[in-house]
Amino acid sequence: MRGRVGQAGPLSRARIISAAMRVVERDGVEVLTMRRLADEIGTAPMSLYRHVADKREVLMELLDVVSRRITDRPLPASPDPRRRLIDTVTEVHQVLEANPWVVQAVLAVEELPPSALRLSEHMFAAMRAAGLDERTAASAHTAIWRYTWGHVFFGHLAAASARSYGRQEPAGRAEYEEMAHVMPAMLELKSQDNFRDGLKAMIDGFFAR
Amino acid sequence: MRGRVGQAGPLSRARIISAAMRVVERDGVEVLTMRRLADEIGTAPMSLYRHVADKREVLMELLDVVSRRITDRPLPASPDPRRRLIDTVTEVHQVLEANPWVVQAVLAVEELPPSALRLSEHMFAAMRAAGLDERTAASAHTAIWRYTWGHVFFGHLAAASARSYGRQEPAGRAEYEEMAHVMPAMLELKSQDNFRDGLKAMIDGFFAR
DNA sequence: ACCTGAACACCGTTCAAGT
DNA sequence: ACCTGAACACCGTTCAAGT
Repeated sequence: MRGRVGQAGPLSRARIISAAMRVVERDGVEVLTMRRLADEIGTAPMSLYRHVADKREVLMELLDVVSRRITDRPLPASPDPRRRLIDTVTEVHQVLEANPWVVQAVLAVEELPPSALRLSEHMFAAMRAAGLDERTAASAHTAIWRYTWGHVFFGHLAAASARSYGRQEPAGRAEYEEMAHVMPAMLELKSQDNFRDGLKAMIDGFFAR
Repeated sequence: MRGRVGQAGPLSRARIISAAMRVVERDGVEVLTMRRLADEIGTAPMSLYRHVADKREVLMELLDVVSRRITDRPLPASPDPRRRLIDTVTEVHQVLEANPWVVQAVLAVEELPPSALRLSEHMFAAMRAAGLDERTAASAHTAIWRYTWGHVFFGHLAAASARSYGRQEPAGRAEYEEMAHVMPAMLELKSQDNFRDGLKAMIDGFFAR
């Protein structure tokens, strides 16, 4: 009864998860503490523990919500299986990139949410339809998944080389003439384009086996 | 004087960094706290702050040590530039994989250590020698970097799909017949091989432009 | 100059109590 | 049954003091 005015009635797992999502999207995952989450709902920190086992469970549930944003709607269905694969991965990338906090969450949870299995399933179906053998499909699946997470993980860091280079004294820069040469091209790179470039290059490579 | 018996004399930045590396390699990066680090050296937590600005600086220094393990020795020098590129990236991957805690460290620091620039420089030199134009080189460089970090980041998680699949009820598994099909091949995947497969596929793709 | 204890503003979670 | 306050064992870091 000392919850926030206008909030839905009794405390529930669903209310906790949606409050957690609100906090994470508004303030970032590092601000999501059990105490802060209780504040957001207008309850005591320990009240949460009747509905969730611990903080890890909250994070896992958040990851599942994100994953379901893809899997609860129809997955890409282009008739060309290679295209279907690329479209699926691109959609995953877009959702992850829109929610960069998933990186910290996955690192903390050390697991993917159950609904992510459906994405793998869809990717494998496309690869099989495209004629990849199991060994190549398994390898491509893992490589693609890692590539995609690497993209999100490395998100802010992508400009790190450029910034780091920029911080060098002019004298120090002489050491990096190759970088000086490509720097204009690097600064023009768009994350989305770069993702598609690397993904296509990798898939081309696997399909050319 | 109440430092550990046999430890080198006065507190110094170098002693702090090497103690930090000891803690991280022995117990993991999540155990590295300023208090624990002071314990390791046999000093008071606040004594550290005369030699380092904050914890971030300690982590950055640790990343630089790891990076220098590659850059302080001669970099791969195969006459074939494509090979030189692959060898360099493979060496980076091996060092990162041997020090998986760098993932958390990079995430906390949000920057690469200065010596990492030399790796980019070497990669760009190889790509230029191989005849890639600047736009493709910039794109390939970023994609490769992200792919490599993705591999390390996704390290433990790689088996996540398999474990997650394994946890499904037999009834639930019916939903994932594609996964059932490739599961044997997935379980045989070696991380090192998978890294090279994806890397080669990606580089093939970029070089075929 | 160099080091440090006490203190502040935080964490996640246990446990015993409240209604 | 459901909720919660106090407490425990932690954090990084500031600040004022010690030698």
